[in-house]
Amino acid sequence: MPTKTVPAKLHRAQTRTQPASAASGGRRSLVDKAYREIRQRILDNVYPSGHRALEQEYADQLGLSRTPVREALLKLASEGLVEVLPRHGARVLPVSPDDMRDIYDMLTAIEPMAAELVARKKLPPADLKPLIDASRDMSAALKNDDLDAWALADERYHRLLIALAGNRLLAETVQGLWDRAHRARMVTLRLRPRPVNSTREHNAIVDAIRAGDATEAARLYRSHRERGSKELLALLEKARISSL
Amino acid sequence: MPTKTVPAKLHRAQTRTQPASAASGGRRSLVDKAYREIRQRILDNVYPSGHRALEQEYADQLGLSRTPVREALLKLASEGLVEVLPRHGARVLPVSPDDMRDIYDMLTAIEPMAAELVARKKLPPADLKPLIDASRDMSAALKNDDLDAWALADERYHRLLIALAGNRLLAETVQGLWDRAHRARMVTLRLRPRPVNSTREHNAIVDAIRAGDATEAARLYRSHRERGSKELLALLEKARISSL
DNA sequence: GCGCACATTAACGTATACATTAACGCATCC
DNA sequence: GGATGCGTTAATGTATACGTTAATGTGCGC
Repeated sequence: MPTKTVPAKLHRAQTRTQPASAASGGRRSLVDKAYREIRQRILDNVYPSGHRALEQEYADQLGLSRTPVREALLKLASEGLVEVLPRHGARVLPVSPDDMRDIYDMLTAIEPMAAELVARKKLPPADLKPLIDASRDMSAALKNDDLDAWALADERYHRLLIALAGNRLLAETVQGLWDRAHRARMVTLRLRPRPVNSTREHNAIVDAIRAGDATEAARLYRSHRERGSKELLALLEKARISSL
Repeated sequence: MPTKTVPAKLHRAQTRTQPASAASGGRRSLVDKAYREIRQRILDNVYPSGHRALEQEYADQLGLSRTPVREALLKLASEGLVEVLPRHGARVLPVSPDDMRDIYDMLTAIEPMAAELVARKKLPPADLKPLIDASRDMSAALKNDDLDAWALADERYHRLLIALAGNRLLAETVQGLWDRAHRARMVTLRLRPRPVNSTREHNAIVDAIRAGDATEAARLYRSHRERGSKELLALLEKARISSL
């Protein structure tokens, strides 16, 4: 295969926890079903960037009427994953390098704050164990050359840390940003050198948190994020990827 | 395959900035009408914190059917202004001091980043003039003991600065946070001592931006935000306000 | 061929109809 | 008295119907 193309199936992104009745089996609303399904198809590149379809077409594909599909699309639009073009359907929003810069600027602002908040809480070490586990899984995945597993563990690490900050608003915002950047991360994952520094940086952040040094935790997280951001943007530039 | 031309209009229903179509009068959709109207009533305390009504009741009050009202309520829910309680209508979300802390932690993370981005752009001084004007209006309002005018100018200053950062995502996020905090700000406005420091701090931030000193701009904005945040939270505590 | 008025189409935005089910009252049972 | 089961009610979630209007096609004058 001479041309490098986006893998048809990017790794399955973890589905966000939805309110309430998720535990009670498959009793979710059709809006929720449509939302999850379409979101997953976007993240998995089943609906690739730029994919466009009418409300009725999405409805047909999911075996639903327009109403719940429409609500789901509006929600996805509010999260920046699709764009509703009246009379032209809804299309999966491409993510340009400029968009990625915006997203990473936001993450660079918010995630260090999360680390800072966690550090200030002086949590018992046991609460930080999942973070350390995630870091260890990243190392292990790297050793096995399993980049998908690495990406999953990386995402888990960041999600755990965000959750520990105890600010729901922050967690939701960051998750939305990660969603938007998901496809680009998955693509660059295989274009970049092996991410050997991340584990060390992650551990350093945990150490600062454990020491209760909020300023240092924030500083480390910020430089971690800035380095990642710079690398990713450089890759997109180098590969002349104008949108994903 | 001939590509269909898709009008590249961005139809994001921007809350405050209703562009261009102002000329065409009231051509907005009913969803948008419902959204704006309900949002305004919440911000103006016409629907006070905790106010609850059924979808049909909102629809009756606005003279619309349930469909556009429902979509508007879902949007407001996604912005954190209301909460949809199945079978119990939608209620205006109270904002607790904890919520305010979360909101201000987010603002403390994001707004300094905005100042940083603006400073890095090395804009021509003319572009910063509106900021300075807003600052001046704040001073004037304070001299006239017109706290409402002061609050408006303060909001204008922050909105302008956010806009100059050139990151739409950031601007929308911050605006959403300001919306959530709006009522609390309005209440504390009259409980607190006259905000005499803000103007000086605002001007210092502009100076740092003009000097292209991104780090200093961010630092100043952060301490400005932290001071404001601390004052506001202390006031809520002191007044034993458990929710707004 | 070209441009324009007008008819046609199709997708959406909105209204309405309908099915589902949580919430409530009430009678019954212990 | 209090708990429990059951029928009723009502609000929602979803489907469908309908009017509007942007987009497209058509015919005509030139």
